Amino acid sequence: MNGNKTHIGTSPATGFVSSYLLYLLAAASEAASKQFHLRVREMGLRIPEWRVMACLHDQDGLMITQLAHYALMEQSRITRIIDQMVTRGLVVRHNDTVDGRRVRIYLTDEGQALSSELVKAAKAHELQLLKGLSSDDARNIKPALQALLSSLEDIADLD
Amino acid sequence: MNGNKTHIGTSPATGFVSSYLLYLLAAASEAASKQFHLRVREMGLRIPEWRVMACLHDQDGLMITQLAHYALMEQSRITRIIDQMVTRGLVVRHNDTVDGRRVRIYLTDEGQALSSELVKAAKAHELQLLKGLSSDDARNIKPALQALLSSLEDIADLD
DNA sequence: GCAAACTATATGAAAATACATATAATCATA
DNA sequence: TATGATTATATGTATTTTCATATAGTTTGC
Repeated sequence: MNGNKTHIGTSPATGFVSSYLLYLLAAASEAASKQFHLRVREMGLRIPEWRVMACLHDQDGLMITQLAHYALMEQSRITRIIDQMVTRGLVVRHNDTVDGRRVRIYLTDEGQALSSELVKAAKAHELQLLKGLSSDDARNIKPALQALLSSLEDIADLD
Repeated sequence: MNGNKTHIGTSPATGFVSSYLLYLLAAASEAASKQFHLRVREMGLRIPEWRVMACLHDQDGLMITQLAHYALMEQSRITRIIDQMVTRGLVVRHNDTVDGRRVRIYLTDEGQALSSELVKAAKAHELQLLKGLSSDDARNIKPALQALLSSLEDIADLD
């Protein structure tokens, strides 16, 4: 109601940072996730747990290493997150039958239910985000991000 | 040379996650930053320190709270990062003359030198990233991210 | 079938981060 | 000008995250 509260813009209006690609990516990622992440926490999950759930929703029975890769986290961190999720009854560990080193993670019934619900909410939220953009921007943003990602994967494959 | 090493894609090829906007944003942000962040650490800085330096490069003398906002970090974290940067001689704290609660942060000469060098490197790296994209994607990506950001700021202003 | 190299996961310990709250300065106003 | 509300920063503490490395299973080459 009042305009008193000093409004601090997202970044200094002018200067390097505010139009720096890596800043825009980080800021957009954070800002866009903010509302949905609130929702995730309301459902009693932490963000890393939600990421694991989303991956398992797509493909149940992933290995620790694969989860680390897909969920953009370090292996030892995934191991501990899985520990907690097992305790909470969201997932179970099973040893791979052919390679005893591998541990495959499966959603429990409760985990399935929760992940389905959250994925549904995530899709709805994504639509909301895209509706806030011009049709041009809405059309362009994902392809641009995917192009950036794939150009970087190419580089990573050069080893 | 060999194709033996199992190639793990960035995310399950199919399914929800791999084309989910929030995933693409987080993954693109992480992947795009990766190389440059290596460089930052080679220069002896941690990533949060670099972010602070970049903000101060744009606008020296920012307050703790402003730094937290611009550098996408929590206030108490900024306070401790500044502690370390002061110890390292990269910045100094000065009390604001008109409002004694405020603490303004200024780059030292060493901090200025380092931030200039890193900003130059960041700009060069950004050009490299954009060169890896089609001209369409390169042209579209920043406006799309900025549009997303500003659409979200509008929402945040509704309180 | 054994040793060495490799891969997958787990774990110990240090460091970073978040969350709640303390401290201190300013502001509004009666 | 005292009081309560507000703002800016700092700090205590618990939790999370990282980093290095341990453990255990597998593969390769002899």
